[in-house]
Amino acid sequence: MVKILVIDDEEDIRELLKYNLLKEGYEVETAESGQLGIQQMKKFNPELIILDVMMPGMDGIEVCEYIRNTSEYQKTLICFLTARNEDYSQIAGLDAGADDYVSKPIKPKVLVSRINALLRRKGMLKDEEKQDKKGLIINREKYLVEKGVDEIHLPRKEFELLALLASKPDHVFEREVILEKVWGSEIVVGDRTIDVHVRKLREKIGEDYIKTIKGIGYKFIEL
Amino acid sequence: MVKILVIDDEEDIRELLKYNLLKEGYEVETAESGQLGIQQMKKFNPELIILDVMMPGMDGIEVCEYIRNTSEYQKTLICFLTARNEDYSQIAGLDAGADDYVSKPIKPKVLVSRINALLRRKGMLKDEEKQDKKGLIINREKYLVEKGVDEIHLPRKEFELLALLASKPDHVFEREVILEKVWGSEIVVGDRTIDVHVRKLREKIGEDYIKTIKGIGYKFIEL
DNA sequence: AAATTATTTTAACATAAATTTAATTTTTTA
DNA sequence: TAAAAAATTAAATTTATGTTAAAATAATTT
Repeated sequence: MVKILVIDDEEDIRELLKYNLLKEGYEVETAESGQLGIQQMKKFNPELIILDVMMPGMDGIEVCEYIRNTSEYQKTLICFLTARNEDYSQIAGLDAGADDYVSKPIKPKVLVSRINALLRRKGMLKDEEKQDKKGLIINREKYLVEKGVDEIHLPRKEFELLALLASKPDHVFEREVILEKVWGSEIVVGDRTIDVHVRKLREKIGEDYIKTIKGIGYKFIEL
Repeated sequence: MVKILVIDDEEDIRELLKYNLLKEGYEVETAESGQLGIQQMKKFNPELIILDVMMPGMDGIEVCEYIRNTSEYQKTLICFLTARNEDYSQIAGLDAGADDYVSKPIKPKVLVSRINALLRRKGMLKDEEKQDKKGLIINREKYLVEKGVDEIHLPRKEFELLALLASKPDHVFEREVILEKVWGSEIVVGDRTIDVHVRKLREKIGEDYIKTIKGIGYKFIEL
């Protein structure tokens, strides 16, 4: 598992990054200053360090230089966090030996994809490591859903509903469309029927796969 | 790197595709029959398979069905190669679970752009470089607005209002027209309702997209 | 066929989100 | 600078969906 150390003096940023990187399957530790970060690095031995440039005390550039001059950690990847348009820092940072930088304000998705890309570029990511665990496989043959090693058996309506939603991830299916496709155009069922099925599905496959778009319908999202 | 497997019995076609896809930066392997293709798939584990429909022995449809019923490979993308005007195959192919098809004779440029588009659609293509763009994309299918890499979820009225304004950038929509189009002609709501929605929109997408034309209405401007 | 079990639907109520109103302030323009 | 229009805010209201349990079907088993 790839280990990442986040060094930033702002608690909010540390938490934001930690949350998003954990979700992505990385092992994450944080430190709130340059000095503490270096100590932490020696214990934790991360593959990648995300480093705020501007910090009180020892700033990011100094930390970076220290790391680059310490032979055991020379190969550790460093990604800087810079204030927007702080061109000087960007250049100084890359000069000091950073491998990439991301500017604030941080958009989690951007950051995560930059980190992924960096690790991939440097060959530290085996594609399988990123893959497993969460994705669902809809197995129509056996009429069940595979979630990792688990096989979840679903009754017909629930299965059809999930299969429909999952057939186009992120696409919003309107309630009417769902009714038509899963129940058939003639059959008229009460207002709450879909919701109840959604509830059961969420119980069985996990709460986060099916998202409600209020006033419109539902969509399936890949995790 | 995205891996593509080409299954076709004609050597010329295999070479043509391989050459063009390699040039595009994909990792490409080929197989000359359905059976061999399936073996190859298990070893190579491609993200996308380009599959000739008409082949001696196991044809494309059969291969496709096999893949779709093999849970580990369910998510592998499949693009059919069909003879021109072979409407039946197209339908049968998409039915069997193909994600796209391209008809022969093959124009390399068309094929490559279809493949790119398909992979992009399915999110298998890296778009690391598209950071920080200002333009908004109103995505009705997903019922959200894309601003650069951010996805902004909007409730119905806000979405419809934005969609209306953005449908004709720079065009001034009068308050009455907005009411009619977004709220419907009968429904009467108070005077300030639109303003409140505009406020929320500006908060979510940015202050500068919607401009007030006092005494008249609002317009959407592209940034 | 009756009994049992699983699935689907309904119905009643709760909750949360979306929408609207209302009161107030700010901006624009005549 | 006064009047009109729009912005802003929070609170009130409405609506859609969530939730639960029980009732109605349907499918199996005995």
